[in-house]
Amino acid sequence: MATLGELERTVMDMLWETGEAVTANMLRDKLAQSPEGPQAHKELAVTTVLTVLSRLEKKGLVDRERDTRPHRYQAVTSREDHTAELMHQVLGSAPDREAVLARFLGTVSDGEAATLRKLLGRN
Amino acid sequence: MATLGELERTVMDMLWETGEAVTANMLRDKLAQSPEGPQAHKELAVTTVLTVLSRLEKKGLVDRERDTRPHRYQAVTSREDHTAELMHQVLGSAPDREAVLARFLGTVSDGEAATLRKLLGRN
DNA sequence: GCCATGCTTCTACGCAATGTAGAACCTTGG
DNA sequence: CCAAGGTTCTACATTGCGTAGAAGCATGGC
Repeated sequence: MATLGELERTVMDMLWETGEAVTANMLRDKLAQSPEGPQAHKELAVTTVLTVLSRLEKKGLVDRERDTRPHRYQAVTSREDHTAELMHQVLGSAPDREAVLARFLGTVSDGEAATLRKLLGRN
Repeated sequence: MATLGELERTVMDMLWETGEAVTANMLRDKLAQSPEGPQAHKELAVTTVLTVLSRLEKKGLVDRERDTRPHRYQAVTSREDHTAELMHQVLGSAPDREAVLARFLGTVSDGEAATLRKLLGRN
């Protein structure tokens, strides 16, 4: 399933940020230079990054180009799709889905509610 | 945070089912007699149940009455509130919330969409 | 008042996931 | 054909969870 560790999440965030397929070394550098984030994973060994990428690949979150020599990695889905999928999973585990949705609406901002109204309107 | 183990989740489900404040022994019995569920945790020691309840209490999901002699335990929030809160947390971690919501709408059923429309109706 | 009996808390162990990385293996440009 | 860089293997520490025995504690009955 989809419970990620701290470093795994950070790596996914970087992959989502760049969008491009990147090498492990590029990722290592990005991690080292990430500006004072809440995480601050600095100076990791490349093998560490590779291990994490392999695990993310096994989880189906990352796609790897095996035919280029430094392999290149990228996220399989967009961050939005991934998050929406997660929300769907959380909701799916509930017996009373509509009640959950009702509670959930209380937590979204007015602007988001408006967006939802718009999206639901035309259909 | 809110990632529960299998047994922890089962215990929470029972607490949500009953609604009442129950003792560890009652829970142990309920777990033993739970009918062929997908989980089937049977014949657990009471101390196991107590350990799990303590951990759930530490996580803020369970409330314990310490002044009754067999302590009594109950869920702090309803299952619906908990699930909605989880969804909120998942959504909150995204930079582009509205895009996530848009994707999310694609995963709900027609009936649920109708419910959402109704709930969002006039505000 | 004292104690058995039933609760609760402490401590502990095994297993799986995750962070982390060295060692060994492989591939290709020069 | 070999050095240099890239990849895979193996490994270890930490933490969370399932599981429970052992030890500590309180109270009803004698």
